[in-house]
Amino acid sequence: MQAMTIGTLAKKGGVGTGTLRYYERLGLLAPATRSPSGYRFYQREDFKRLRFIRRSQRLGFSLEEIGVLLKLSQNAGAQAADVKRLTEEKVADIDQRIKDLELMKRGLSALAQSCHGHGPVADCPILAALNADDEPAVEVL
Amino acid sequence: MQAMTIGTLAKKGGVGTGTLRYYERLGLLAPATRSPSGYRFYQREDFKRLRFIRRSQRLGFSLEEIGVLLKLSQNAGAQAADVKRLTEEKVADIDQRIKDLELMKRGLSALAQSCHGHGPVADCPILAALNADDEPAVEVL
DNA sequence: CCTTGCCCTGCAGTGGACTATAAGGTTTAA
DNA sequence: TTAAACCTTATAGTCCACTGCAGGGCAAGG
Repeated sequence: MQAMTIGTLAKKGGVGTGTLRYYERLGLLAPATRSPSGYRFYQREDFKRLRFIRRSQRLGFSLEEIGVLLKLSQNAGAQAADVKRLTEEKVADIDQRIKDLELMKRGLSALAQSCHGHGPVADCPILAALNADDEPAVEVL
Repeated sequence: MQAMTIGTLAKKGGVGTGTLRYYERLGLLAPATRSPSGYRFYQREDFKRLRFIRRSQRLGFSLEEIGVLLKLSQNAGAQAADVKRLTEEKVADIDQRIKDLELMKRGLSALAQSCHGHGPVADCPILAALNADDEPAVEVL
C-alpha cells in the first residue's frame, strides 16, 4: 500500500493538483481512500489510470471519450471491436481536421507567394484577394 | 445609399445577427449610421468588410488577427510586408498544427491496425498500449 | 510551539467565437 | 388596429480543459 497524496501523484503524472481534482469531478480518476482528515490517497493503480488518460489525450481523445475508453477497459464483457471503432472514428475525425488545415495552408501559401513583400498595402495581393468582388482564385475562399 | 438593417446584412453574409453585434463589440465592423429609433444601418462597404472577415476566418485567422489585417488595410501608410509576414506566420502556425495532428493520426492508425477487432477488451492491443508499463511503440505516446 | 508547506472545499475566471434569453421598442402588412 | 416580424440593450450561457483564489485545516521539521 504505497499511498500517495495528490501532490505526489500530480508530480509523477506531470499534471497539477487542480487537474487531478478536475478529473475526479468528471469521474475519470478518484482515489479509493481518504485520510481521516480528508486527504486523497492514491494508489499505484491510480497512477496507471492517470497515465492511460494522458496517453489517450495525446492521441487526440477528449476527456469524455476517455471516460468511455476507461469504462470499456474496466468492463470485462466489452468488445475489442468497440475500442477499435472509437479509434477509427477518431482517425477519421483527425483526418478531416488535417484536410481542413491543409486547405487553409494551401490558400495562405499561395497568397503569401503572390506578395513580393514590399511597397504599400494598396499593392498587396493578399488584401486584394480578401477584398475581391469576384471569387478569389484561392481554393478555400 | 442602399442601407441595410442588421438582419439583411446577416443574411447576405451568411451569419447571424448576434454575430454582427459581436463583431461590432470587438471593433471589427460597425455601421456608420443608425436610424432615429436606433436600428443599425449598414452600407455596401460594410458587406465588403464582413466578407473580408469571413474569408480571413476561412484562412485560419482569429478575429483578433483579422482586426490587425483590417487596420493594416485601412492604413495607407502600412506596408505589404506586414501583411505578408502575418500570412507567413499563420502558415507556420497551421503547419505545426498539421504536424501535431499527423503524429496523432499515425499513432491512432497503428493502434487501430494492430487490433483485429473481435473478442473481449482484455485482448485489445489498443488498450494494452494505453496501459503498458513500458513505453508503447507508438511515436506520440 | 511555530512555521512552512502541504491539503481541503467551493466558486470564479480563462480563451474564442459565438448563441440564447429577457424585456422591451419599431416597422410593416393585412 | 393589431399581429407578426423585425429591431434594441444587457446579461448570461455554451464548449473544453483547465487554472486561480479565498478561507480555511493538517502534517512535518526544527
